[in-house]
Amino acid sequence: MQKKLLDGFEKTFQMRGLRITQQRLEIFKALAGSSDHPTAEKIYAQLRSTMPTISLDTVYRNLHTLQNHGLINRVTTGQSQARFEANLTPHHHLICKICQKITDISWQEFDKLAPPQDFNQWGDIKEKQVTLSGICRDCLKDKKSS
Amino acid sequence: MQKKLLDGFEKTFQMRGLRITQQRLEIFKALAGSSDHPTAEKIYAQLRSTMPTISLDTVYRNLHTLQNHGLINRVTTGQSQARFEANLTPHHHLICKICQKITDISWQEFDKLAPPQDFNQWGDIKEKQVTLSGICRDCLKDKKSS
DNA sequence: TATTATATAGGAAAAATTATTATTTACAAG
DNA sequence: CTTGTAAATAATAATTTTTCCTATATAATA
Repeated sequence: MQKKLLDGFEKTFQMRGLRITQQRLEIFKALAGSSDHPTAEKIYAQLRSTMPTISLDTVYRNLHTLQNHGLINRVTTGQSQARFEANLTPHHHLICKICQKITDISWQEFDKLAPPQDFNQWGDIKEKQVTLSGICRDCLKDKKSS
Repeated sequence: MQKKLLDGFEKTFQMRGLRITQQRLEIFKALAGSSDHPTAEKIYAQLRSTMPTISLDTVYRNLHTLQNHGLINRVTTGQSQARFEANLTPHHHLICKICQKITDISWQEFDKLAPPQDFNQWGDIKEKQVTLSGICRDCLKDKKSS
């Protein structure tokens, strides 16, 4: 490992007992520095410019590792391709049915709402999340012009 | 086609201009008669007992056709494999993070809540849906016993 | 620095979905 | 009822998405 001081991500990994590898750091940074909820493939494509030998398997493997350690989330969508985010603060999503763009939103009025008591008999509810879907501005524009 | 009176599903297809094929009917019936939000593969396996020659492609193709006509929904999940439902009445989902079981729930207090006005600048919002996730009763039991 | 367990690359494999094409079927018009 | 035609199907192949395998490399530690 380099002599330089540990940055925030390295500390995060260290605290979890995760080995600090270049690939792992870059994958995590790529996610943390983006707001478009990228796919594994997209992160792979992005990192290849600076790490030409990284493999897609490594991207997938580490996305799962990070997810298992609660450092990133897989977004709940209606597509087959997985989408990820590093934004761990509770929030919600707007998803465009056409271009699949995902936008983070906050909705405090919803956050205050407690799920009905009887849901608890189902089991142990850990998260509550809203997904709003529709057609985004850009896609509405494209529709009109055709 | 048989002489018997059209059943509800056949009428539904006819109204949409969809051809009434045996495969299409069976796929739709399988979905309408289940509450477990099956995968394409599961529907395929189920139908093969009565229609041994049906192909998986036909199942996928018709699931998309039905979805495009608004007769079924693809469920929004965090898995890669697609899950479908024929329950079109507005409702929400409880998803187990372990066994991936999906349970329909209703939450009227949420349904009454209108999304904040400023979400509208994003585009045209068509649906709002809550996904609650956690660990179901059965999986909690399994966890304890290990 | 040497040791050891974990992570990686690269290729192959598996899982999930969609496309291609020849054949069959629904259904409407005669 | 027969026939014509567009649409749907089965079978197979191809893609896409994700995971596995294994030899090598690397991070953490002693």
